[in-house]
Amino acid sequence: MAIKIYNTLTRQKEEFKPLEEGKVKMYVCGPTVYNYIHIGNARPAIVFDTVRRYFGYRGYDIQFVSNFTDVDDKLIRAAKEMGEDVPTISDRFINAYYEDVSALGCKKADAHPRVMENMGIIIEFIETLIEKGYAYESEGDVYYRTRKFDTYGKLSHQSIDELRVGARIEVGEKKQDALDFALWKAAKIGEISWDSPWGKGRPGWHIECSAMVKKYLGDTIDIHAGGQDLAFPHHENEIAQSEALTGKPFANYWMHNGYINIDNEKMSKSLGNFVLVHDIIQKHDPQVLRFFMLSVHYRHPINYSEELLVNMKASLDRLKTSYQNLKHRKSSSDGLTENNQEWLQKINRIHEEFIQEMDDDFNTANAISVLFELSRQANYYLMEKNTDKEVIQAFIDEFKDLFHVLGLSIEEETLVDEEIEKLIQQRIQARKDRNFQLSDEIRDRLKSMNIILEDTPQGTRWKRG
RNA sequence: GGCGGCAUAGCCAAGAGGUAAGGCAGAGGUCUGCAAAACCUUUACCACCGGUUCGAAUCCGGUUGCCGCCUCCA
Repeated sequence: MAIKIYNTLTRQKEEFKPLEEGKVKMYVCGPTVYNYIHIGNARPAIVFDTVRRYFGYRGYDIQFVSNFTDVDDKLIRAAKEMGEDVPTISDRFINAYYEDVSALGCKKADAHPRVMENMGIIIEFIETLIEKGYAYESEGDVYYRTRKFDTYGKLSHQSIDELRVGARIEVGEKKQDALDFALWKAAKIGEISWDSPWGKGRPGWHIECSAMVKKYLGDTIDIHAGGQDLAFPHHENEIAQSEALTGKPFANYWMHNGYINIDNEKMSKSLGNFVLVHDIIQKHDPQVLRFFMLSVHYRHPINYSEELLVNMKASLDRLKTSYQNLKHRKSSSDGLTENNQEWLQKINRIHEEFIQEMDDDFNTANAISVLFELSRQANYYLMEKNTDKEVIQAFIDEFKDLFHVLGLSIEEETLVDEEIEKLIQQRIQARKDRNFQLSDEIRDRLKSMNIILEDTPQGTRWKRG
């Protein structure tokens, strides 16, 4: 069985075939760092982190690169408004990005290149495009000659002529054609700038990705990913730039995640209807946000609401409780159930199902439903009078394993302070004495401390609410 | 105008020709000192109208409603 990926380029699911056996080169367009990220920015981070983890899990050696846009119009505007310079702002929000995204369970990429640190290769890239006739300088700006690239529009499946009709394209006087886009923008007075053969200026938005992909991963990569809204024009332009330069295919597979909506409208910074990750994780477990994102197929839109997050927490808790109950039961399990093999096989079958769902274009929604099947089977097993350590351990390992692939952690903090421990012991004694009034008082008191007690035939267990 | 997506139970959400997964919430029950957890039972004319087919939520045509891209955007 091979991994299948829905490829935007061909509009169908394709079997994934790497350029080089056992290896994956993947690039994800990262954020423009002029603010804290909102949950719409968090979606590609979470989704493609999961894709990356899964490739690793399936034995691929994956090289994963994601950039930061740390100079552009919005950053320049933000700098003006805040009275700070661009690097100060981008540094600040890059750090904030790492914090937010790691709270959401995303691993750092193998490289997080920044535009400012790659000015040299960007300028070289543009120079070569000019030499090849794909770009031209005009009053300190440099533009890409879109019409010269025959297959322009192949990713978004639009022909150049269709794009022109009704499109609100600025007909800048410096451009030779309305469809041409900027590779280099001349600096206005007081703006941050770099020296170039065309005078002081800064790169256009699309060129950075082309240049950095080439530097960090090579001329052709396996997978290029990003939000759906980047398909046109950003990704289309990247293709035009890179393929014009190298004459080789830029990326074999293009993956695009769907949006987060609020009240059925796209969440975006420009619409102002965004929710910052920074804020949401003050009130909600970041893991729940990740679980929520993964509960929907990555290409489908998600309608966000806090109510849904609360719902998702209950859902995740079912899984975690099941896992905790396994752990609690482990110590009192000692061998001897006749049907160990049967249970181990069941676990194995569930494992296979999980792989099958993830192989099918990273169907995390179905993979999660497999997790619930694991939970159900574990709960059945816990109903048995005699349980075996090996089976319990197999369940525990399976939970850990699958959670880890999805970037979720299943372990709860086990820290109990002395006071809580003492109260639990007191209650156990009270119950022995059949002093249920005291026992219930203690339980209520612990509950107010967010500790929930459960009495089982194997003793009292507790968890955080 | 061009390109594309979506419509499935109270809510969330899979499924893409073979008779509707899963979760949350609700109701009833078993277990429990009482709880909790768990388990059992229970909830769908798959937006509408036609068509193709032995068979359609799934394919085709049409209708309605919503959304996105074509401009910075994840």
